[in-house]
Amino acid sequence: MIHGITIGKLSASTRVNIETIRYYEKIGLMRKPERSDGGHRIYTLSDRNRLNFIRRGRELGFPLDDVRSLLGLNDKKPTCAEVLEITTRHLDDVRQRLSDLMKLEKQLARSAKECAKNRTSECPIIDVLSSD
Amino acid sequence: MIHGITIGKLSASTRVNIETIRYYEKIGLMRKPERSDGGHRIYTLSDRNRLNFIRRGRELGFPLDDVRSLLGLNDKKPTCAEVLEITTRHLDDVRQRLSDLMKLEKQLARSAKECAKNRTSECPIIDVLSSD
DNA sequence: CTAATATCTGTAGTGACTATAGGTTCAAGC
DNA sequence: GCTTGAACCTATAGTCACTACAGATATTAG
Repeated sequence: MIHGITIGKLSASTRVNIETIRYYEKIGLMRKPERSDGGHRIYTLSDRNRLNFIRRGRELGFPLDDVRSLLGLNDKKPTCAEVLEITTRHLDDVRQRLSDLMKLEKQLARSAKECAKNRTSECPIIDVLSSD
Repeated sequence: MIHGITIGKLSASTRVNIETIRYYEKIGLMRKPERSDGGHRIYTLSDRNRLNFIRRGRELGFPLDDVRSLLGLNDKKPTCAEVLEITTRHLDDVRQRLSDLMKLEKQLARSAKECAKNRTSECPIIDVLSSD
């Protein structure tokens, strides 16, 4: 027990929710840790590194399946080329969403402006939604 | 049956999936339509207008709960001020996501660039994910 | 030893659908 | 009228990445 970390400490030191850690274990992203006599999970520093890796991947918006690949859990450790491929694909996806959101922002901003200056008559936003 | 529309026609004319239409009915966004003798749903033009309204709302990224409010299903028909409030809140949300995604895009683009020019050594993306 | 805190398991809920299985009805052609 | 194929029906489970809860047990501080 010299290096044992409880799930609470692990959670606090990685900023990953306790429930999320258990969820990662269930779906095989985190290995099953040893247990105390009473059944509590005991983690190692290596577990903490892995969890931090996962967290950073998620912060960069990689889906868990990509994180799995990046961790080398699907087959083998990915080559640099494979990592680049996963990243590029993800980047394309992010850019697509970005472009969609920008269009959305424009439309909404225009509608809101219309609505703000036109307080008397029928609501222009409702009109937009109702019109064919 | 002069004006009856089957769910298939409704789906085709609104570009909303058949399953989605039935789902909207289940959660109370669409009213329960009449049925043919055999139990098939029969819709009216008014149903089509409502469904189009919902679709446009969704295209503008409003969550279904907002759409519900905009349709006046929660209490009464919303006033123009209330519509503006919902829209403004949603717009804030969109802008937040936009800003998050832009940060993300920057980071990913930088990583990918690093990786592309540095094909020989250890993968820089993996390094980023692994480093503390 | 007790009380407070931490952890355990298992299940259900989130949002907005989508997919599937296994059955019934409808419309068109003969 | 009959057949065939398309369209439709219900009900359930799956998606993604968690989050929340209930009810029980373990650990730790004083």
